[in-house]
Amino acid sequence: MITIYDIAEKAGVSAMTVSRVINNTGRISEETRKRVRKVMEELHYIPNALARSLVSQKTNLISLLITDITNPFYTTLARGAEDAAKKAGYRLLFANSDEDYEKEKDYVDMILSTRVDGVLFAPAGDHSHDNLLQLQKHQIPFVVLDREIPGIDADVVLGDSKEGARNLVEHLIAQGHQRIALVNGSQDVSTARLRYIGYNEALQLGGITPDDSLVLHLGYRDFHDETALHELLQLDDPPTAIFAANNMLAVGVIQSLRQRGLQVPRDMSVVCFDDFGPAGAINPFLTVASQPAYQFGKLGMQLLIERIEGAASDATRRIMLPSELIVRSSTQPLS
Amino acid sequence: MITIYDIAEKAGVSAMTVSRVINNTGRISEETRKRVRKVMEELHYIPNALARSLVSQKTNLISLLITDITNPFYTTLARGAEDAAKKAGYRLLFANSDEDYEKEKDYVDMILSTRVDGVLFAPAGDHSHDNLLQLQKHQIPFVVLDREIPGIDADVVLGDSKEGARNLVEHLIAQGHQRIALVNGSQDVSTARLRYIGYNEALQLGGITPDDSLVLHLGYRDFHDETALHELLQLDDPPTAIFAANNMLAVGVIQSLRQRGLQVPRDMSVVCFDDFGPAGAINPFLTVASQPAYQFGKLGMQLLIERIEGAASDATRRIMLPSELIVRSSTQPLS
DNA sequence: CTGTTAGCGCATTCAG
DNA sequence: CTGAATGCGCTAACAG
Repeated sequence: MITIYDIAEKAGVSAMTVSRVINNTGRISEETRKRVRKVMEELHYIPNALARSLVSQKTNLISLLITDITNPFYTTLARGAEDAAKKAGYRLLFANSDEDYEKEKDYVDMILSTRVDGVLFAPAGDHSHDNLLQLQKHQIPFVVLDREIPGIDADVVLGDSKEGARNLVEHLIAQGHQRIALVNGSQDVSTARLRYIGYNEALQLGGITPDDSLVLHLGYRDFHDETALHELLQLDDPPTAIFAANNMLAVGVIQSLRQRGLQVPRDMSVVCFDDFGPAGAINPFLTVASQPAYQFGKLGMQLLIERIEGAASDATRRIMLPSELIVRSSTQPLS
Repeated sequence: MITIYDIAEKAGVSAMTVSRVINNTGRISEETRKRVRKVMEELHYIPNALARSLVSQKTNLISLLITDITNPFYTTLARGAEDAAKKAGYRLLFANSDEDYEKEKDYVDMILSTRVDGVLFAPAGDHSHDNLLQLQKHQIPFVVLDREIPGIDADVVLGDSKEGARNLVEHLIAQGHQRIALVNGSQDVSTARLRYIGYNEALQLGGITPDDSLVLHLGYRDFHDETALHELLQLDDPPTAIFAANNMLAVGVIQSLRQRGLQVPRDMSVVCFDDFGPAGAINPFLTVASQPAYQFGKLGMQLLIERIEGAASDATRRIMLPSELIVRSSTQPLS
């Protein structure tokens, strides 16, 4: 491995001079600067970021922790985060918690030992509290994405889950649906709680009495257990429409319905939170509340970098991004 | 920041002893081991991976370079890579080249200075040659994914593009289509060349004379210019079916057709390479040649880790993964 | 079983 | 404008 000492020797200067040339710091005569540069190229010198970080106490690394890299919402978010990071000279250390607190904890430990400059943290849920606290204890700046964690005061970028849910359910009500089921994420997650509230609000505004036998509390990726859906369909007064609290649940619901020989929207109307990325465009089908995922990542990263670089005031910031109702063809008026 | 010296002092031992406790190396009396452990916990000590890497010359970091994080094929691949990496104790440094050689080069420079242990490299295309060479020159182990680069001898995990393409086109021919267009990626990319070959082979096997006016050479993400499609449709003898060389192109094609008031499959049959991840399941629509994306990532990572850890022989390995024809409803027999 | 010395590659002092 | 000494946090090699 080529070091600054190799360069220094061959260029007939001290290592310090080489360091200064690399960092464009201090005053160096144009002549030696050129000579040093030339030697660096000849020897294909590449600065060792490790050594540099060890002394500067700065890695230019930011950890992006998300819960599901398979979900288009998070990949689009990751894209926004990466673009913003690259622009500011940071690289992304990637981690995928799988909605699993233990895995999340493992990654937090790794993050801590890696000495990243900050963390963009999409938490698995309320229990992420301890993991976030761990970061705080070690003074690692972070920004929370998508899900608010009770008891954690930090910069946060959120979607308006309540309103998005309301819009979706109101759309169903406007089509005449009265028996509307909610297939929800875990109550351990703020967005799931808010979508539940929005759902109830819309019902009440529509003069419909909420019926908790129509509400399933699963997890955002847990549509394996189809018996839950089975029970819904076996009710005396079964739903005519289903609101899935995110895109993955909608996939599960629709597949299950299909296995039972039921078609969307003919036999059941379905809407959901979050769109499907590029795939959503090819066969406009599901009516969704689409969130600006790219902005989640981009804005979150900007907030984080401001924190890291000390450009932010002490007060934490809370950004709430609206969702957009995109009406397609997965619902049908009740005749 | 807490260091081993803080621990050493408080535990009344030398720093070296602490280091040995951390690494479970050398012989330490159970008693001191416990004492040291206790102090570490009290002080919330976390080893500094930077310092450790600087001396061990090992970062336990692997860079994953892909061309499009928005494409479900690559996110699923990333998932496979991440799972395999985590299992072996490596973390992922993430990079997205956007099919852009310059961006790719930027990231290679970053990769080099970060001293990652290896790179999982999904190249933008043939011109990635120089970037790969750069890695070779600096002795960074890497595995090439998805696209073969002429002149680069390395472990590689590929899909069978030729056969996949042939299957798709044969499917169309079986339905009576004779005028079959190919909307292809750049000829700079091995998979695009092979899909073109497979397409031609299927035509010839079907007794159809290839007609290059039916072939569009774009880029895998470049379906902005719809005039190209316009020309196809204006031909004296226009196509009745389109083979899009990847999923993103299929999205563009279908959107363009729709803007022109043409429906799939009624007015035009469409098939493509690569599926759409979870979204592909919700409304089975596009007939595709689906590749085992997760396996690409997982196997690639395994090969890479073997290389890094010296468990691989010198000979480079070449893994070819088959694709699966999934017939859905985006094609229709020619009446 | 434990400690001392030296050095990984670089940048921050402080002197010239 | 340039250089020498020192240390970032840790571990390999050698001593004891």
